[in-house]
Amino acid sequence: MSNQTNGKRDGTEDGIDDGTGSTTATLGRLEEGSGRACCAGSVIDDRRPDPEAVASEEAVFKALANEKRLAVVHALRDGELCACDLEAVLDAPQSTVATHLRKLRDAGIVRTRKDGKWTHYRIADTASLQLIDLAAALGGES
Amino acid sequence: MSNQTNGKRDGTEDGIDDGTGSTTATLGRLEEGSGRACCAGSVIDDRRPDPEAVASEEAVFKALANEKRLAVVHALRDGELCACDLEAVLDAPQSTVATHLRKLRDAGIVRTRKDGKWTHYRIADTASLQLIDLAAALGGES
DNA sequence: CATACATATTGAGAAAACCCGATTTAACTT
DNA sequence: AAGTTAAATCGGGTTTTCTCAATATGTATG
Repeated sequence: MSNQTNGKRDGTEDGIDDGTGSTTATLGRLEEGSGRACCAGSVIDDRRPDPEAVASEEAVFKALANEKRLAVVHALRDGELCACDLEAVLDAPQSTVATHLRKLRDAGIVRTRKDGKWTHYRIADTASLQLIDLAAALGGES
Repeated sequence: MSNQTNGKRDGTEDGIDDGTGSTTATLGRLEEGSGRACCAGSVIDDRRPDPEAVASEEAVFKALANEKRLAVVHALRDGELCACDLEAVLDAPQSTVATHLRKLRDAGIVRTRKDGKWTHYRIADTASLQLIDLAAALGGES
């Protein structure tokens, strides 16, 4: 399901050879001397992404690229929980849990509410739940 | 924008104290002796997520939790590119690029097409692009 | 104010991820 | 077959992240 805008050309598809190699390359460009080359073009400059955008995406992905932190987000799906509850969910020492929670907070994934001596955590934005759902869909199809 | 299903109660919102701590906790449960407790309940078991689901999500997030690999995915947004093109995009040594590409491939984010002596990479599923867009939205609001 | 409890922070050892030169594999060219 | 080019893999040193005991902070309660 879901094919790309990539106009697929000749060549083998992930290792399966269909022996019809003949069309002129569009993405690759021809060269002077012998044979052709696929690259060495300056198409590249256009394709180089905005570093700032990449950095901010990277921060989000890093925050979620961890078993324990993902478990936290899952646990918070249907409502907030206090730190000690999350400690039980993760079954890890207090300092470990606190560290993960801080990372999620720093990344803007969760928000806190202080109630007396304890702290409740909740999902900051439903978008992070969508994000996880998408990842699950992507992960469970390979 | 976008509030959760979390019924917010008394307490302070992310550090701003409004000194009205008095209502009975709903998520927390009362205890025998002195004072109340928020946790120590077995609500926890229900909240513990499926380890397999978490693992597969983690794999996807790990694959994208890297500047270079994100740059690759961005570069492939509007069509496939060969490995040497991506080498130019990333401006990194060949072996480094090849390693990143393998990780993306292992994670099912990209697919390859072999054309003679060179290899073209493309996005495997548009869902990964949506994923990145969502991450960008999440990252750019904190 | 001493004590108990919940959470946060720190620091250091262990593990994982990253980087990249060197080598290997594979496919084309002559 | 020898030479060339593209790409993948290997080996290791470097950097980052993870983990968690110890300690600190902050808040209630006797």
